[in-house]
Amino acid sequence: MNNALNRPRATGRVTLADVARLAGVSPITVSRALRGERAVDPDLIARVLDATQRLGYVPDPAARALASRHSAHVALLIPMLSNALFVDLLEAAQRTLRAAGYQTLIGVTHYDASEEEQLLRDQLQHRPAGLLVTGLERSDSTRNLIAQSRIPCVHLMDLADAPDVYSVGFSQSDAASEITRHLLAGGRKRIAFAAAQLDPRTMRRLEGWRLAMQAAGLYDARLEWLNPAPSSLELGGRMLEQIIGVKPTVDAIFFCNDDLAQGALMAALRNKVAVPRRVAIAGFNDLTGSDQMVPPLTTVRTARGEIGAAAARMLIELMRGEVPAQHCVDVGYELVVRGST
Amino acid sequence: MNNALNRPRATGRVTLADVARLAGVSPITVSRALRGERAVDPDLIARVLDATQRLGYVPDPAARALASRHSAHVALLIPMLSNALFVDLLEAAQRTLRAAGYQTLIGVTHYDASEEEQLLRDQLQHRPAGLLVTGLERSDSTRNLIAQSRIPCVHLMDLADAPDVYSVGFSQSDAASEITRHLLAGGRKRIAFAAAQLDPRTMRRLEGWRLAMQAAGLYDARLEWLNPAPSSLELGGRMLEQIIGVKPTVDAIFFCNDDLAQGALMAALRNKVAVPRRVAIAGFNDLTGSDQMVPPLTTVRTARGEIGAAAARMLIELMRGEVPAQHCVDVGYELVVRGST
DNA sequence: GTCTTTGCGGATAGCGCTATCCTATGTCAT
DNA sequence: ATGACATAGGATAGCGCTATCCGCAAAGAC
Repeated sequence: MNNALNRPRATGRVTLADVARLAGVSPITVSRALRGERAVDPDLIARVLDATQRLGYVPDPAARALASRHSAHVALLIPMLSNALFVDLLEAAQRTLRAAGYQTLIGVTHYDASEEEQLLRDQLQHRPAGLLVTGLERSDSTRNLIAQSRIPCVHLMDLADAPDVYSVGFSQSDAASEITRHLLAGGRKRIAFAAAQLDPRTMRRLEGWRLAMQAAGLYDARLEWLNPAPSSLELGGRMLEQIIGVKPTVDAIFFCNDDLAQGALMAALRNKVAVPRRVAIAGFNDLTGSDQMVPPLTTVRTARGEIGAAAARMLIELMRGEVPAQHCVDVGYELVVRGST
Repeated sequence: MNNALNRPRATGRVTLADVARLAGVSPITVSRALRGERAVDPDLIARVLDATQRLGYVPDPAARALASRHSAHVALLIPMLSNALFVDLLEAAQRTLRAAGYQTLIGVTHYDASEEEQLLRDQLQHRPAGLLVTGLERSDSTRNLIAQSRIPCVHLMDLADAPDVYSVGFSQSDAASEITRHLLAGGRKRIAFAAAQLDPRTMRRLEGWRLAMQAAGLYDARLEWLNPAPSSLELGGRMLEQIIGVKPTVDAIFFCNDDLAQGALMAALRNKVAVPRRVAIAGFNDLTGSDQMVPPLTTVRTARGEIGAAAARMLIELMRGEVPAQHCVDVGYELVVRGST
């Protein structure tokens, strides 16, 4: 039981008061000058900045948080780190936030609503200045936590229609419809939809596939292959084998993500299933390696870096008390046609 | 310029004083009871815990940090998030730290010494209770920052020999030697070493390959293919094409990581290069998908999750002022022989 | 029986900032 | 002139905790 007691005192810290003394002004003026809060005489600002520089003063985030009741933290909740999609999201958001002076607190929910809530509770203790959360669906209690915290929040990946909800993403459904139409345009008739994880975005892609198939008069519920297990290359391979085993007439498979599709392509190679001649394969997200597959994978490129960056920018505006130009930013998507279709 | 001013006051926060009042003790006793600091009468502890529960009291990390001069943050520096290796490290470390009440601050250095230093400076502002850094090599100024901060620090991935340096990892060199010997045992003579990024761990793998080749009397500097560009599947493919184009007698390639090796396998498929008959391919790390390749990739499985968890556990001990059983934890590695060799 | 020593609860005084109120100066309209 | 009103610097009072010193009681030393 000698936790912090035996650690050395942090000594010689330069404080606001030191800067104020050197600049010949009061501490509160230094505080205001450094934060750009209220109007401060340009001469005084210059003196403060000079003193800050000379002393190597660095503000203490803990003291700031305690006094202002808001830290410079931003809490970010994402479902998985094993999915490169979210890693890209994270990296872009973190880079943008850091440039604006915010520290990111990362929480990985593992697609679990109660884990999400617990993570959020932990993060809210730190009184973050802003929240970035993935998707729109969550438990009522988590939603309440967010609302009651009165902390600015931006939703990633999906587009919200409510005017008081900020979001940056794209239409999962439209993107799925478009790649399905691409398969239809290639003359495919029995296009299976294969999905794992079955998170909300996957289900919205399913919806997009359904709409396109129904519009073509080719919808058949038996073409839906939904597996709640986590996505993996290996599962994609198994699903391919299962689908063409059970339904040999299937002439195309739209996998809800590139992990599954890449695994399917590898399984096709192993099983000597000709792609795209025998069956066309399409994925979603254009992850690393999809362009290196044999054959290269047709997929939908999603601007996840842009989503992370744009959401961070929007959040920064909100944290500054500004009103963003739009509540809902659609970054779009891009069909990438390669050899697998 | 109306940053925090127009945001609502955080109201109705339950404080230590509230708990103290309800429990009928002084605030400092509550503080000690909750932290397990000093000896407190068991009856009082029970009353404090009860009051805490009833009021839903949650300590304020900012106030704690300000008063104690140590936050519950742990700074984690890793080179890249696009490499699944570090993502696994991060996730395991974060999980372990979170369970012990610590929040992780993540910094991505992009293998850049000055970026690492800047990230560390930013993170040190938050007065983290501990540091987790990747590898042992870094700039002198960064090393000084760490030393002068007097904050406990554990090094990931590599093994340190100095007794005052804490580290968790494995011998990159030994692992590389072992997989090279596996290739030699398969009758391969002209085994190329192909690497990208050229970070310190890569160079240590090069060393391991050299030692094994020299021991076999087969070392030839022209078998070293070092490319400073970042690793990618695509680069691995290009390197394969280059190596067998320039040196047709090469009968095996040991890639410094699985990304390159996977790319090489895909390129071999495209170019109809028979693996392993014409050329054996080996990788390093056993990343996702390596077992799904055609043929499956021989590689070295590294216990990165265990490294993250063990390092976090060691750091937790250090942060508590305890002395870990060992300074240097070797988690080992495992040769995984698959079809590509 | 006096003099340490130890155990444990509390009072006090900050940690390093910022919110808030106050005051001294202009600046303008009437 | 003379208020009404904005502008900008400063004094004051915390934010919610913990480090540190105090003091009292019980235990041990000789």
